[in-house]
Amino acid sequence: MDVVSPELNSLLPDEIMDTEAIEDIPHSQPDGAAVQPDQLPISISTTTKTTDSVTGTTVSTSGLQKLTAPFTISAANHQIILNKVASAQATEAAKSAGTQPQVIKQEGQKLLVTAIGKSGQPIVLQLPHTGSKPGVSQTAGDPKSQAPQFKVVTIGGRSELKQVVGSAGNQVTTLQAQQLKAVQIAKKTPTSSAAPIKFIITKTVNSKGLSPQTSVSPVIAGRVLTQNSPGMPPRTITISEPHNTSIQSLPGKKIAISPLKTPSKVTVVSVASPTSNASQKSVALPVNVALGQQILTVQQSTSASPVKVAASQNIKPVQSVAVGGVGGSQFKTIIPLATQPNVQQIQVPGSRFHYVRLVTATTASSTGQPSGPSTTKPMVVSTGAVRMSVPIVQAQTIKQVAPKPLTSAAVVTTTQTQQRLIMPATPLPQIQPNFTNLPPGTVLAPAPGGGNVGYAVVPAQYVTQLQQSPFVTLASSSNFPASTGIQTQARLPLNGLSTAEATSRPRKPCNCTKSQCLKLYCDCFANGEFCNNCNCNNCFNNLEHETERLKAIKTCLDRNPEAFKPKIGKGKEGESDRRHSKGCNCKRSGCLKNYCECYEAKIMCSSICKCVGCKNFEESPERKTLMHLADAAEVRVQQQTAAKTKLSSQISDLLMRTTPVISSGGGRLPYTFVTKEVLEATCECLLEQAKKAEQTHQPQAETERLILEEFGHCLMRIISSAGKAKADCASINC
DNA sequence: GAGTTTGAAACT
DNA sequence: CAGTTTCAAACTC
Repeated sequence: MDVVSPELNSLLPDEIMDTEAIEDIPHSQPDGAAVQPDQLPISISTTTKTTDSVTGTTVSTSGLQKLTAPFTISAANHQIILNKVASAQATEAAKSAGTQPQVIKQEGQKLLVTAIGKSGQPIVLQLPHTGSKPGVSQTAGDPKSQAPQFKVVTIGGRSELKQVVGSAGNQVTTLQAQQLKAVQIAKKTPTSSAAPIKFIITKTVNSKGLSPQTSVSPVIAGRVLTQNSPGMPPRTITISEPHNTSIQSLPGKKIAISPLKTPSKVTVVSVASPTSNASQKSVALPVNVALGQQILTVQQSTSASPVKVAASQNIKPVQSVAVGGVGGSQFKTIIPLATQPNVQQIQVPGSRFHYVRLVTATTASSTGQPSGPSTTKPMVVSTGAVRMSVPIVQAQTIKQVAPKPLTSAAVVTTTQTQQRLIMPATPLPQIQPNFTNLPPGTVLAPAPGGGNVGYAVVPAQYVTQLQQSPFVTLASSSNFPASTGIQTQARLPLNGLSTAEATSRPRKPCNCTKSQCLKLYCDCFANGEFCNNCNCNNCFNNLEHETERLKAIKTCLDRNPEAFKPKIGKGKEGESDRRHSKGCNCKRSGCLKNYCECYEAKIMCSSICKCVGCKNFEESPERKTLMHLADAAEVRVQQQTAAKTKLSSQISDLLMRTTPVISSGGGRLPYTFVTKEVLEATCECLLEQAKKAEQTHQPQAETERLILEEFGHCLMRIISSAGKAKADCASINC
């Protein structure tokens, strides 16, 4: 079983990793037995029943299906539908579909379980009950929470039945007002039975228009019960609160889930598959579900990685990563780190967080393809042999994916190595920091020296810095403006700059000398980036000092949970779209110099600014003057650039026109081939031809023709000689 | 490039 | 929360 280094784990928020939430489920436990009394009323039904008796884990995804309340069940498309209420309608629908729906109803919850695929192993997903948790942003009486909607969980067609049960947690909650965006299980190949199961849980989408700024993100712990062998009790996946009381944690199995406070938050859930011995196991999945969040993605291991039901701790289930985002501006990137073979990075532009966990997998094959529904997030899966929680459909070919701009349909998955995302293997201490507030672009990756199981917070930039070709980029929403892929370091607009600006403009190197680049003084650190090509001294803002960096991040977040959030955000209604979140405090600059963060962001000061002598307002003549000067300067620069470009182009054209070109090779021939001797020889040839014509008494017209013909021959010889000379020169590298 | 100014961040 | 110190960027010369 993989173990995460204690020091790193201690720095990780418990939302990310909670090992206590994982527990084993008794074999004899009846379906739905794992359901907790306070479980969230969510029903999950699988429409198809898998018949794979060998692996029992094969899952094929047929595309995501958006589910609206209550929900519908279609047996034909191998889908698991999560819905708040397991209504009789769903049961009837399942029955009508020819499946064997199971309805689990307990107090405070409604659960519907239907058979998936052909194996007859149901998947039950149980979600925590929302009403019981104090501090929950929404109460049971909240109309918004009354009609939660979830998206469809798609499971590969031929795998065994599995139960996905959302367990109740005392904490959970905002799920009710949210729409479960997608739970998808990757299709599994029938061949392998020992591979772990991957689950991806994404955050729920805030379909209710709830405030994206919801400050608290209750965590819904998840429990996953899986079963492998046919005839065994149904596999159950339970999503429950991190600190489920009745759940025993499975050692070595951990789930990392990011907090989902804001819409841009990302939830990452990795679930280790149960061992083969256990007929039924449950893994608690801390699922962060908050208002304005979207996600619930459960992905099962692909074909190469069959599900392991046994209790052995050596087998690591594939880790899943879910990305959700508000406004749809989210994606994630998974990239193997150069320094860590097992490191895998996931970049979430929406929140710019990265959660990475890699383990060596016995088999490697992951494929991806554009997910059908428009709701599916565009993503790019790299060849890093990473199993990821993206809608992945079996692919027979392995493709090397080059970084490219994310498009809504761009999905490529390749797996060449045997690395997998996994969960922490050891129990992790409760970590308070909320990952949603981590520096933008942060990546959780195995820390140096921590083996392949440690986590390291890696800035998104590091992905670019490492220049790793294999990568995975997921765009959780088509609305995300950047979507430029990993090489452009996609990230949210920073400080009012558009994504294009942020990505196109090279970051200025810092010059920190005393802060070790681990304080917000350092722009690199403040932007969640590693220092790269900076001029800093004693820099700790790198992967080599990940432990210190994590601590620094934690310190900053403790001091200010908003520390790593963009300072330039949307202002009040009626005000400018962009304004400084805290306002400036300028005293001497008049807010017309770059000392002023408002002015630097090219926005005007707002009512929340505490500046003195502010001149950075709409009608300010000084500001207008400065703006005009700046505009004029910019125009001059542009004009100069255009003039240079034009001049260069003209020179190039002139050279092209005046330079002889070899028709055969296409290359230019130097004038030096037409030397004086060549000219004289040519003229002699022409004169000789003229003499011959004269001696033979040729007519004038014929004489001219012969001379011109000879001239042509001369030219051809010149060109031929020049070409040979050029070729000879090239052959000897002259 | 060195020195100064500035304001955010960090600290008390 | 306010005052002070620290820090690095912005600016000036």
